[in-house]
Amino acid sequence: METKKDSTEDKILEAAKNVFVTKGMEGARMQEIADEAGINKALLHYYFRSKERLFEAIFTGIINMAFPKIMDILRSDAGIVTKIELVIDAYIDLLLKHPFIPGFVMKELNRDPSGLFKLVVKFGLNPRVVFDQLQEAMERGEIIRMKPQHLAANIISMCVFPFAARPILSFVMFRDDPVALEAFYSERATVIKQFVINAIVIKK
Amino acid sequence: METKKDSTEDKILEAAKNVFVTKGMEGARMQEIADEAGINKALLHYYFRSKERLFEAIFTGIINMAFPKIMDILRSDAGIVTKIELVIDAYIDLLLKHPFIPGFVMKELNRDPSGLFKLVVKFGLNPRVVFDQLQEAMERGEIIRMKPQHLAANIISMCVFPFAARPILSFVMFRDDPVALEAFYSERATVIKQFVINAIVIKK
DNA sequence: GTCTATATCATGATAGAC
DNA sequence: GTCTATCATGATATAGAC
Repeated sequence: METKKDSTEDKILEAAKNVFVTKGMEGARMQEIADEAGINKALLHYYFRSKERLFEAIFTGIINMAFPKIMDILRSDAGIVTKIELVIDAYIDLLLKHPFIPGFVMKELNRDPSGLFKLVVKFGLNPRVVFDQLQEAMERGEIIRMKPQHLAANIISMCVFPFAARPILSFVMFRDDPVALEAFYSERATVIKQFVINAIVIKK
Repeated sequence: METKKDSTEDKILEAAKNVFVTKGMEGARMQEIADEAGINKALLHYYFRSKERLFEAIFTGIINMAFPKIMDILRSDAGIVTKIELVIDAYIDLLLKHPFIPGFVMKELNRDPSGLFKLVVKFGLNPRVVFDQLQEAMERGEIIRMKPQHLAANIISMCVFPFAARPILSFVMFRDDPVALEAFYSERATVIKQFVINAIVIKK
């Protein structure tokens, strides 16, 4: 069946995503969402009972986009270094396509962390799996010893933070030169992989 | 002169900081600030003409706390590796004392980046100075070659992000165990310094 | 300087016609 | 399903007494 992609509901979801993502839950206005969708406020409440519910639809949709692919890599049977490289590639690839995600997710999780609980159980996300894999690689002498939490934090930080802090980066480092900024982001995956490997891989 | 530290103005500033920092500009309510300061709303407008002005007072106060110390280190005549270590120490030290800063600053800069411009010129902040120092150390063969922007981004990311994403870290990595979380933060400076040195220092 | 009371306005939400 | 008109609430901000 040919999905009618510009049904009213889809237009609302698209508009809501844009507004929520740039303004956040508190800053977003139902009027603005309605305008951007080309309809009126009443229809928003007809499709989604409240602003809260509309927001939840957008938020979980965005999270759904980010988690599963990473999980697949972690569950594969590649070597630890390859896994790390694949995770970095997947992360940066996602962020290049949706650079707004980090700022949005962090803002909303700081506002109301309770939503995180539901998502973690929903995805059966258990970081123990990650930490154990890192620990074993350390004990095999493949990578240097450190608390797995620190290693994970280092990698995720280098991937995510430059996107979350985009305005600062853009202005302070690149004086708002968009070409230089995009070049920088496109180089991130390569740079981070090299940086991490230099830092942790034990040469035979 | 003995400064009267609990003058009404100081009580307002203290209360406003708490509320703005946890709720953000959009989420903060003047009523809540008044309650926390033990006064009424009208007095807020008497001392600071509007919510906007009160916010600006808090925001610039917080930024003032962060920038100068880092600048001093960068202008010193220590070696590049020592400078990097000192910057990491200073950053983590500041963040341990004021862990709310990153989330707050990032949230508000994403909301309205224009304020950043004034601050950058006010502090005469020129990142070129940092990048040149790194570049020269690379050419002397002290550290590996990479774009200075990437190296700076890596270091800042590892310092700041774990604080900005505190709720995620706390729940996903440490299942809300506050002892483990605090231990993690207190180890960050040491871990990051070692990680960066492994990644970039060229052994003679 | 500090208070109470009120003006003014914007927002999320609903009622009801078509 | 979609619209116009309206409500109810809660916010910033101000007036004016003390």
